[in-house]
Amino acid sequence: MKTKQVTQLTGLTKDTIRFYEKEQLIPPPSRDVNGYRIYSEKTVEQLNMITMAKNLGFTLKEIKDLTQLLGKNNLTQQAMAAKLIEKSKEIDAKITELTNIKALIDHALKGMCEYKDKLS
Amino acid sequence: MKTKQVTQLTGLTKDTIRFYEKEQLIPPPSRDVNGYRIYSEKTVEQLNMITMAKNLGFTLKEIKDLTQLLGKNNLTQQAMAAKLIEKSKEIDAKITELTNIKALIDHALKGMCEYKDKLS
DNA sequence: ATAAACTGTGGAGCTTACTCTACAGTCAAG
DNA sequence: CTTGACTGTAGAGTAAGCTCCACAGTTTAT
Repeated sequence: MKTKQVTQLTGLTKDTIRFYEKEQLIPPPSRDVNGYRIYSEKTVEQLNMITMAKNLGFTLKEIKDLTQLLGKNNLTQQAMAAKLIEKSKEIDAKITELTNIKALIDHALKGMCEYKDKLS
Repeated sequence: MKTKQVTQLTGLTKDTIRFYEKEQLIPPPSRDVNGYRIYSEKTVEQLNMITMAKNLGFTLKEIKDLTQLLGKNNLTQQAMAAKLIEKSKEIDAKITELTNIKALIDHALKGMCEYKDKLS
């Protein structure tokens, strides 16, 4: 598929997609005879993962490193395992912190009379 | 306490702390007779919360809005409840996404022989 | 009493992550 | 066959979030 459709499927602008290509967060797409970029559905999935990870506070560099780790086997198994374990722990820590912040918010809500009516 | 001690307790630089003051993420501290800033322990806690929230992908603006919501009662109860519920749901979504990413990583780890030995 | 450390201000500069501009080729519809 | 939507490239500009600099007053230790 071409750029336009990818922008519609991902909510990203063409500039952002091109930027991610330049920064090697996604593989360079194949090209049509006219030079137009042709994207695979896999790339669309990758772009959506990038968006998710960004919302969770990962930088583009971290995302790049992590996806390369998950996708390739050019590291020793030990090195890769170590990095993945590190990331896994980071994520656990984030989940814990989010849970704490949510508790704060929910506590504030509990103190308000409308609480029980609005919480879905 | 003075700036130096706050930098040690929070891991933030004096510049960052001053920046947060300028951006009104923390209240302007009281001043000593010589003009030096005197911070309360509450502000130190606030700074640590800011750091946490930043790690979780919240922007400074979102953090500012959220802390003002939690700290003040200048909104109608309904408006405040609505915003807090919205934030609470956003956080739930983040937790879900983090859990998904962690599952990916842990799955990759499970496929590796060293997995059982290294996972704490 | 003087050097070293700390604090203040204002403003410039930097990095990340886009976002936009300018200009040109391509393609589909009327 | 031309008009408008789409695509391409290169490079400049922008916003957020710091980070650093220059210069000046204060305080502490020796």
